[in-house]
Amino acid sequence: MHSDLNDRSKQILEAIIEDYILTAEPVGSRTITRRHPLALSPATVRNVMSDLEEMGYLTSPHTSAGRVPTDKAYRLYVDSLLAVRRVSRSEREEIRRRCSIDGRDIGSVLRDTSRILSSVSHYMGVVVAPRFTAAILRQIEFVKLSENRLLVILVSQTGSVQNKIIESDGKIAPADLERINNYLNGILQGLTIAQIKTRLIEEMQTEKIRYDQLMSQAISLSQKTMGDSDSEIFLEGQSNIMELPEFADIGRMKKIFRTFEEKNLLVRLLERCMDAEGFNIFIGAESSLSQMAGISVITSTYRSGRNSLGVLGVIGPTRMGYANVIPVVDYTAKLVSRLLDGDRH
Amino acid sequence: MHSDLNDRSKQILEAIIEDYILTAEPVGSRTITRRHPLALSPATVRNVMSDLEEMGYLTSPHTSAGRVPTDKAYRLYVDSLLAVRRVSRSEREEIRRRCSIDGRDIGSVLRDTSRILSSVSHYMGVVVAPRFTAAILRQIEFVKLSENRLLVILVSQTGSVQNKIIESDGKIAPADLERINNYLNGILQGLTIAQIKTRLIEEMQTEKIRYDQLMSQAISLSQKTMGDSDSEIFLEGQSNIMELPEFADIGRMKKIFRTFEEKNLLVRLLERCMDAEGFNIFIGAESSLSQMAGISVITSTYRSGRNSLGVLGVIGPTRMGYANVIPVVDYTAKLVSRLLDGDRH
DNA sequence: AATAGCACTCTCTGTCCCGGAGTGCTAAAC
DNA sequence: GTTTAGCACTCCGGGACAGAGAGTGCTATT
Repeated sequence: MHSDLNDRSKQILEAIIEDYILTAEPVGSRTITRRHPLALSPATVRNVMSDLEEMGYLTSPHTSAGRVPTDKAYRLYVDSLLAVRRVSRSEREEIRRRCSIDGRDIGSVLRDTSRILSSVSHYMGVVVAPRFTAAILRQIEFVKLSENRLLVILVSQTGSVQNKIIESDGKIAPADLERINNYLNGILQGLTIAQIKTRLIEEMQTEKIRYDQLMSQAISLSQKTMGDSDSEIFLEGQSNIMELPEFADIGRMKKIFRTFEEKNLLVRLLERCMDAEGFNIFIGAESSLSQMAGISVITSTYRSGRNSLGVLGVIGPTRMGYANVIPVVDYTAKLVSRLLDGDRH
Repeated sequence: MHSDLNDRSKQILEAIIEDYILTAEPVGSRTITRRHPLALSPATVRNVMSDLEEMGYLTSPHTSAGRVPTDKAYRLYVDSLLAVRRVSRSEREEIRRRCSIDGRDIGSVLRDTSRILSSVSHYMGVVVAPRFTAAILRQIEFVKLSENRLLVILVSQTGSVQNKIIESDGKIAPADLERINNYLNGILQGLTIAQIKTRLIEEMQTEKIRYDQLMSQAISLSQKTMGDSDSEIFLEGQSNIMELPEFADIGRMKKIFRTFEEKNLLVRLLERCMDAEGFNIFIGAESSLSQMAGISVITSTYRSGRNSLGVLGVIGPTRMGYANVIPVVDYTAKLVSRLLDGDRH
């Protein structure tokens, strides 16, 4: 679809994009000929640039400034121009070194992953924790906190833990609690949370339950705990993007921070990537969110075996170092997958 | 110690501070006489201001600007000038409405508390979660995740849950895990994590343990899990402070965000407040942290019965609406205390 | 088709100037 | 002796303006 460009135009466009990624300043015809060995005069380049502008790959902020790539240009760039680099040894080592699961909980592993992504890429790192509703239950456990308060702990197969405090009306004897725990583990283990919800409804209608007050209490308690909850999201390295010249404008920055404070917008955007096989790139307003103008997101899913657990990635300006960031995201996703999957080396 | 000021000077200083809090602009002698019913001429006020400057309560950014309160002035203000307002009905209602514990975990309750603090105060809200090492253990539970991976869950009396994944060398049969759980709960329940650490060392030296391989394994496993961990901290509403004119300078803002990204600095600062009975106020560089120049922190502890659990508060510019924020922080702290303490209405 | 030349456009920077707000001092008033 | 009015002075901020620099588009030439 983009093949309406001849080779030379592509080369020039690529040069412009790479220059702009480096400098963040509108690039002019002179600059291109100086910095790239194209064997063309500025005038020629100018003609090509003019064409590219007409086709929507470039814009100029004003008449006598250089030109700036549009989202469309970046899209072409990542789709067909870009030569993805392998992730460098030193990066690989830093990522490995800081990724470990022993003695920590899933949450902090993911948060750290986000930190790593941000510090390696110099943009923002983001990790969306696995949706708990898709998780397979390994264990459920009620713990009595006080007369009218219970704590329920849900453990998933991958080691995610979710806990909730619920207020119970009646008092429950420790022995009964034990029975409830056993009973629920018996019928719920191995199901996903989503399955559990329907299972609880079925269970409630069996004969056994109707006549056993305790069991019915067990069911109703656990129903309380199965409410949806937003996916957790770890967004780190926000100060990194303050370094970028394109966000030096204070108003611009405010808007971005406001956007990212509203986490669930981001969650929704990222969860759209869950189904994609490999990595996924949003460029600027492509995501049909006006707030994302000027911002690109590179994501990849991390998975356990066959099914995706969650999404991680890097958020930066559209003028992002794609060639470096893409492999980093990819590598990190694979590493996290392996980590969560039990690290069977 | 501050009584080296006569009444009139105090009144004028107060007027200046309140004006500055409102406008964020250096206040001049004219402005004061216009906006405050002091029955004094600008010239008189000027003389007083000159004195106040000499005493270190005011500075002027340059010769012909108005004057700006110093940290010392704010200190005097909050210590003796300020008439703390009661928290307004509408604020009280908003806080109550959004504070609930049923069906949630401690973490998200505290995170929300931080959000509430930020949205009510229009500054940043901050909540430090209870130190887990000070918590009393209610239950410890090992769950097997895979051949070489265990999940350990620690539940405190107040309902905080901490979990860690640990890699185990040997394989452990489910029945053995059960025994380990029972054994550990038997000897550790009711102790604080700190006490547990020493207890584990003692236990390791008893006869019984030396000869029971399983129990010794139990001990060594649980020692693995008792490593220190940083207190969690919830900092919300960062975009609020971007609205403030004093942080319109991009460099200034960067520094602040960098400071707060480094969470443990903040934790250390806030934990210093743990021992204080009521609320606590840091003004600017008082905290002996140069990064905190221009920033004030109002904190209060939340507690269960007699002992402090954690700290919460509001972070804003030194030019903060102390009169409104102090009661809000105070009220919120009390509410959270009650909430965590089992809400025995 | 590619290039050199040229006139034109637009931004950015520095300088100058002026008005406004505020101060400090001195002398007069209470 | 305190308070006030008057006045000269200082400093910032904004507007006007000119010149430099970078870049463009067009046209004529190779």
